Amino acid sequence: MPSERTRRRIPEATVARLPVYLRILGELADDEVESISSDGLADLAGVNAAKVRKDLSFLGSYGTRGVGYVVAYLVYQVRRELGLTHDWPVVIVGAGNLGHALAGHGGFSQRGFPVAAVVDVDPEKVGSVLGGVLVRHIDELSEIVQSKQINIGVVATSASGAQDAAERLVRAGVTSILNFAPVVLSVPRSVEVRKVDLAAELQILSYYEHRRSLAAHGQGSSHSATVVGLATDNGVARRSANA
Amino acid sequence: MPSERTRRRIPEATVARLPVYLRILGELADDEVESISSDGLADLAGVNAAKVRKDLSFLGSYGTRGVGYVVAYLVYQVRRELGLTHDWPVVIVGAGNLGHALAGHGGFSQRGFPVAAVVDVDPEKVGSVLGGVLVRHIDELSEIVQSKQINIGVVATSASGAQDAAERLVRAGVTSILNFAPVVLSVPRSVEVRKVDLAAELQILSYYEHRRSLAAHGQGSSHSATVVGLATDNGVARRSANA
DNA sequence: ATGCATTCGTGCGCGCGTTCACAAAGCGCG
DNA sequence: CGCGCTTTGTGAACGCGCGCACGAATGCAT
Ligand SMILES: NC(=O)c1ccc[n+]([C@@H]2O[C@H](COP(=O)([O-])OP(=O)(O)OC[C@H]3O[C@@H](n4cnc5c(N)ncnc54)[C@H](O)[C@@H]3O)[C@@H](O)[C@H]2O)c1
Ligand SMILES: NC(=O)c1ccc[n+]([C@@H]2O[C@H](COP(=O)([O-])OP(=O)(O)OC[C@H]3O[C@@H](n4cnc5c(N)ncnc54)[C@H](O)[C@@H]3O)[C@@H](O)[C@H]2O)c1
Repeated sequence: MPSERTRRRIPEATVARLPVYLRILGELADDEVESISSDGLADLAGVNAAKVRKDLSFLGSYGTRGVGYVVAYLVYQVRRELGLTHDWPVVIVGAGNLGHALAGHGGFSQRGFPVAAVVDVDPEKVGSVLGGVLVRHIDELSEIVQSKQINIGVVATSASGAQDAAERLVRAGVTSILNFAPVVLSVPRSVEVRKVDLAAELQILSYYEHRRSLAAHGQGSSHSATVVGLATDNGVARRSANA
Repeated sequence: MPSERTRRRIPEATVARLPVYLRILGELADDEVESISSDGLADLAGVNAAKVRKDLSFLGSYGTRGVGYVVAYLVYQVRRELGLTHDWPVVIVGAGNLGHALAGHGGFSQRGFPVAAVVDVDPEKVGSVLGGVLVRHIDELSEIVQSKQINIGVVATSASGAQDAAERLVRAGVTSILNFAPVVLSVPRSVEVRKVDLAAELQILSYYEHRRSLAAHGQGSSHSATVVGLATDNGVARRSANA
């Protein structure tokens, strides 16, 4: 079996789903489920079964026809592909409201992303302890990133400080950034940025709410007008897993 | 001019970008910039200019050839399309770490999403005040949602409580949910759900970091191997706006 | 008034991602 | 040992969204 000849690129959309599969597989493993079909996994993940199979096929042929996927083995393969064979320490920039919640959240280290450091520009914040981590001054960022081998930075500053924070992270050697500030960061192309914009998410929901209310008393369609009571027509996800 | 005949559906990808445009347009308005070209807006939003024009064209023809878009007018149109002509009160379920940060965050009311209520199942949490809002017991959810005309709910409970929280929200009459728990919520198709999964975001970054490290010493490509120092080759976003 | 520069609006081709559908492959039972 | 049942892996069709490229419209200078 050739274990290490695979250097195909995985579609972005698939990469974005792998963490979802991984989490579900982890839960199955905890429940001592030994194998799972693409159908079962699709149900639990709320996606199409063919998509699951195609997604997983990018990693290799790790299923068994007529049976399904061995959970433990698949967990290993997905983790390997995502680069989760070792921890990725992260540094949080901005010890405000959000930085506090993030640092205090155990889920990160649990999933392989220990908060190795928190920095802030405000001398008032420096010296306090968030989630067991001492807040240090942002001027020490480079030293911290270098010595702790940090590749991933989290921007949790105010909007006005975000670009500065990003530039400092890049200068310190960070190559991936998760940005919570409602700002489009300008960084070298070689740096990967992902953003989480809560206000934008709410506005997207607002769009659909608005649209719904237009449809309700407007002209066009149709049935399902003012069904506010609970309609239990689940489209997805009744639990199922073959043992 | 026909103002209200437009019932075309806007592509999901476009809807997701409108909030970004809106934020930038708001900043331009604050800076008293009166008009902006698709090129300028594209720069600031970090996207292609044609995309900006196409996105905006779904709202109608609100630009002026040879000139650009009048900022104030465009703000109005985007807000109208997103349903932001009135506030959308939200209820937060889960008064933990995250619920605390969310409730204490002024940015939401500022953008039209006032935190009208916070509820929790834990009697210990009930009665405390988060961001000026009294935490109430989740059993009061229906009454709260009805009386305050709430359509949008935020799930900020532990993973184990998320499905229960979602079901209670739906039963109370909420039709849009923003979910922070790492769980695939099962709700009626008529309910719109968006999720924010921080661990997944980090894992996606991990994938690209991992890939990068493989490329660096592996076989394939190429230049840009271990360029850790800052390369100032910004692909995007030098400020520009025509006045 | 005419021409020139600018910028919008959009038709069109292309590439990516989703989904269907089916052949290949393994399992278990008789 | 073969047959039928199950489920994977993937070829192929489809649809959506992206971005180029260009015509149309507008403003401004002369
Ligand atoms: N709190 C939330 O729940 C929430 C929700 C959505 C979005 N956000 C966004 O997350 C960001 C942080 O929110 P918050 O509530 O924590 O804000 P905050 O004001 O409480 O904290 C910001 C922190 O960043 C620090 N800071 C500012 N500029 C800096 C810089 N250049 N370098 C280093 N540190 C710097 C400040 O000293 C402060 O401690 C904001 O952009 C906000 O829009 C927060
Ligand atoms: N804190 C963070 O920065 C952070 C980051 C990423 C993701 N998350 C996710 O957000 C969620 C909340 O995180 P947290 O740190 O606030 O957790 P937490 O444990 O501090 O708070 C959870 C709260 O939800 C309440 N709760 C539980 N079940 C409930 C139910 N059925 N109905 C109503 N309330 C219920 C609990 O009483 C508790 O107060 C978790 O799923 C976590 O994975 C949090």
